[in-house]
Amino acid sequence: MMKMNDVAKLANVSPATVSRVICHPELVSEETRSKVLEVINQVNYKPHIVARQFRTQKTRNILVVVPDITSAFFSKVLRGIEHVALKNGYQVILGDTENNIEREKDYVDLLLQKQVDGMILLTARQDKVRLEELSTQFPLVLACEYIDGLNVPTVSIDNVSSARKATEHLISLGHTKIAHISGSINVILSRDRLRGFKQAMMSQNLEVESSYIQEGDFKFESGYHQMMKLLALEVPPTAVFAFNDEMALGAIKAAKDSGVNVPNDLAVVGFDNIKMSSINEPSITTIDQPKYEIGKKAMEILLKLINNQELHNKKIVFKDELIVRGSTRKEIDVKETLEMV
Amino acid sequence: MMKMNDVAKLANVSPATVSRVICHPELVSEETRSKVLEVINQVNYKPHIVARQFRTQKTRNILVVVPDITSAFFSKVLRGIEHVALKNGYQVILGDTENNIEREKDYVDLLLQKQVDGMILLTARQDKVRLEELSTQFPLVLACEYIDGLNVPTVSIDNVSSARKATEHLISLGHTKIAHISGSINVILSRDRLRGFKQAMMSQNLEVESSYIQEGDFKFESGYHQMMKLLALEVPPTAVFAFNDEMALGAIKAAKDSGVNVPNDLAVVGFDNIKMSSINEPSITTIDQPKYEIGKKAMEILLKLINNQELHNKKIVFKDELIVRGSTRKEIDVKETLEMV
DNA sequence: CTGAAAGCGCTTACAG
DNA sequence: CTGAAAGCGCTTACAG
Repeated sequence: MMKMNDVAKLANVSPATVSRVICHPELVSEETRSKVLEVINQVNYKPHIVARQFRTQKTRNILVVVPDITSAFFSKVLRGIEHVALKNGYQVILGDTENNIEREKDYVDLLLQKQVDGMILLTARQDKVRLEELSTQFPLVLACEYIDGLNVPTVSIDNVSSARKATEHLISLGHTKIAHISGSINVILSRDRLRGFKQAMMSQNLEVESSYIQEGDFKFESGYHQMMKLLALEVPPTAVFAFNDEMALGAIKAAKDSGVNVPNDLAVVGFDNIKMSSINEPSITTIDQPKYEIGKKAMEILLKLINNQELHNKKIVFKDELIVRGSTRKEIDVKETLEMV
Repeated sequence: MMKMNDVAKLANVSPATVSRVICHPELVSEETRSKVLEVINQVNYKPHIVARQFRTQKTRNILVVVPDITSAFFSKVLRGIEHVALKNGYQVILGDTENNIEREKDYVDLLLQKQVDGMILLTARQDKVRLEELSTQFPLVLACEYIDGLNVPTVSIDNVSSARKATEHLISLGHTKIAHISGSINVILSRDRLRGFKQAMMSQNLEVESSYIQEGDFKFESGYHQMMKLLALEVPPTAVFAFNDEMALGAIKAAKDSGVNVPNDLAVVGFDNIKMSSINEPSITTIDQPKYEIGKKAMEILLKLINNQELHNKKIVFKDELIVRGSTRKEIDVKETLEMV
């Protein structure tokens, strides 16, 4: 395999000059440069990137830790990160934790071992103190998930108020028996959306019955099972707010399998506005998060941290939007217009 | 930041011994080892992995090039790869091409630049000669997609026969006016499934009308639009075989929006058996691919290539399975049993 | 079982 | 504008 030294010899220059042609061409005379480039092309020389990484102590890799790579939500966020990374010459290393906190911790070691220049966490379930310490030493950004009172750059929406908005929508339709299928309750996002739910209920003096709160695990199947439980109650709810669209999808399936009509017998609100929420029949009322933009912004902030640029704002809170669709709209338009790009 | 040399001094040994404690502990005496480990823990020393990569000329990174990270199909394949990689101490670097052939080519450079020890391509749309050459120099595996007559290890199903099977299912239901929504026709998979479709039609002496073949681009939206075109024909088809479930989902939505009942007026078959195909109403008849196993096997083969182990079989062809569901089953079970894990 | 020394392939501060 | 030289932090063949 051709090395820089070999190229240098062929071009009758020093390795330093070859390096400059590749990394700082403006420092080399036009003549030398084209001579060297010709040799590079001729022998198809590719610099040994690991050697460069080692020499410069920069990898141009960043790590993104995702709780679930198969989720439609996170893959959109990833896209945003990816685009900004690529445009700035960074590779994305993907760490999929599959919602396992130990694996989340393991990935952090990649930072300590200098395998990556920075890290974006889309899941923040580990020790707060450790993360805070880490972020004083390394470029680190949280996105989507966050930790209360943590002094680390964070990009997200306001989950409490979004959940409140979703619940208020159900209340405004006249529902009083409203249930919530939460996410895993050890995750802050789940607690925040649950809090928003309770706030909306309480401010209308509506009872929050404990059997109306069922803990899911973000997945379709748990949405299905928890909805089945809710429907089996002596007094089943007439409306349900699910932590995310995937569980809302499961809840709707459970209703159908139980002969319960959505939205007439049961109104359902989801969260995230994944593509399936508009495709499903009925389409699902949901909270739209700017997934791509969250990813984009998180990467932009990470770049600033890596380049030691000043951060004007440590917490970025994006706006979300309630999108009302068939799962809460009693007058169903059979020919609902297809929502597509 | 603590270096190996610092640890060595603190433990009163040479750096070589510290290195051995970390990489080959069996070569070090029990006493020395525990002394060194104590220091390592005390100062929380983490080896500089890039230095190690540089020294050993092995990165323990592998690259997976995916055509679309947001696809439910590919993320399952990724999981299989990931699990085997992790178990063997490899990190996965993700290259998302977004179906762009130039980006596919760019990712290949990571191999030439020695940033990764090997590569799994889930998309193979670039120059055959180049790939073949590459695979003689570097560990390289194709999975899902492949190239005809290419002498590179490949893991996939037999797409021609699967497509034939899917089409024969429609024929066996009495359909004669059968359409096909293909994938992008510059991709071999699309051509293979189209070929299987034609084979099934011709062997039954059924006409393959050119207007019955519509080229999509793998996405929901194109399934929708192409189905709309098919339904607008003077003699619309009574059945359609879509390249994948995502487009089948789009086709079904188009039928619904046009007041065409699935499966009574239009039977639909998809491909891949993504989760949504069982959730959708009607659930979708499809070809199940062993997604996770394909990923797993591809990574196992890559490991063999990396370790210079012998390969018994360059082409692995997995079995697929036709799963008959509501989109082709006229007697609809309202209480269809939910298929879940 | 342990240490001294070489070297992986680049980049860059320094000198000219 | 260009070159000689140092050095990034490890691992391993060699010697003892």
